Amino acid sequence: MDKKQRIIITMLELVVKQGVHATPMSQVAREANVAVGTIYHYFENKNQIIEEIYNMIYQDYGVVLMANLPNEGFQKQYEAMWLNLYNYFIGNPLAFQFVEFIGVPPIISKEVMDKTVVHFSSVRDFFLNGIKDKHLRDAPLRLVLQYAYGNVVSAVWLKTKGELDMEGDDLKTAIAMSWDCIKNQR
Amino acid sequence: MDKKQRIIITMLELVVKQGVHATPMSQVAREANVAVGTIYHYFENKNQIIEEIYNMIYQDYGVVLMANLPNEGFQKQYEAMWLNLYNYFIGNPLAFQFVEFIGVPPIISKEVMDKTVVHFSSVRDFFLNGIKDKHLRDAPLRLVLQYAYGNVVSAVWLKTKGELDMEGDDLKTAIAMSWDCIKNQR
DNA sequence: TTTGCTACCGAATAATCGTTCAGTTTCTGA
DNA sequence: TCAGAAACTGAACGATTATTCGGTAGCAAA
Repeated sequence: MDKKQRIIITMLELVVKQGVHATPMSQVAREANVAVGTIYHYFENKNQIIEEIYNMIYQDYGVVLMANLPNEGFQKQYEAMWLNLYNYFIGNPLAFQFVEFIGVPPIISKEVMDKTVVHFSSVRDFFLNGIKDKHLRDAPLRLVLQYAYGNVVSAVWLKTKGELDMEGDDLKTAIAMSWDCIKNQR
Repeated sequence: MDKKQRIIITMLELVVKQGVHATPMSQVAREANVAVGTIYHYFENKNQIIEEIYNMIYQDYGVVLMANLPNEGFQKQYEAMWLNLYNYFIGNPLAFQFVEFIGVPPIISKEVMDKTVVHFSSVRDFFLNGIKDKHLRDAPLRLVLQYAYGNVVSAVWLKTKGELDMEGDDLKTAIAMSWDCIKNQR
């Protein structure tokens, strides 16, 4: 792994453990086995590393969400998306903690955040069609999106904090609850 | 308002705006109109102020949640609790942002967090009975609690970020979605 | 009036921070 | 083989930090 990658990964690890301002460049340099000066060879400043991590994580967010969806059945598709995001977070706990606690203002500027919207257009369309076709309840799109996302986050929390195993039935229930939350209650 | 209160309030304001480590004691002293030394007369160190804020916010959490509940009707009671927490967060945006971003590890230690569990016993019992009496779905208590809480947080987010007005219908829908999420689907 | 205590002050301290830069090593193409 | 570019180094710098501490002001009991 090249030094730039090592710097990014080390910064990510330390930052979710200690917080941005509690993570000195000297420590990043030491644990990444590079000199402090090397960091400034690849990055303008500390904040730029944080922004690069942010962009890296959101890069293929849309792709992750929409991967391997079943061809039909809106509910089945939603459940697959839910699991996609859940598994991504469980498999990348650093990414999860980063977007939850570091990837927010005032650490990340609004300009940097706004750029990520692009990656979510297909997800937006999916939910928009769901509302139009009466698969989903007649609610503001933004509300549906936020609840759906929030439910995944809740589930990931319980799993990562070890409060629930989230195996088998627990996971099935978590998905079912999320679906009942947003589905069209006919 | 006495100086100790002023120090706490000022620290709370600055900390949700800038983050803990980006908020120097000198600034707290200046904006609270006290000397730096005075802060250390009332508090052992910076972290103790943060912990005091944390305890202050969670102190009457249980009380806020259970206030003015209707006498009967499980669903009505839940909706009242939901609104209680929602209104508390909307009315105290500083408290909301604090518990979401500052009131978590590694800033707040696990010992300090664990002490707050006491305030939630009545809430726990409410949900526990809801599951037993089949008002709520047959799911792990922790899962129901986390989803219910997460839904309020999602709604508060949308409101505070100005993405939804959350007046009238929006709010009704948000509560309905949350209820459909946890209710017993017979 | 004296004594002791609490509230309060802010310059001084020691540690630590992000960043710079002069210099060395390594790589690359001619 | 060699020159120029790119990668890399870490001591040094100036700024900022949390905390300390010697001292002042006000008050209440003796």
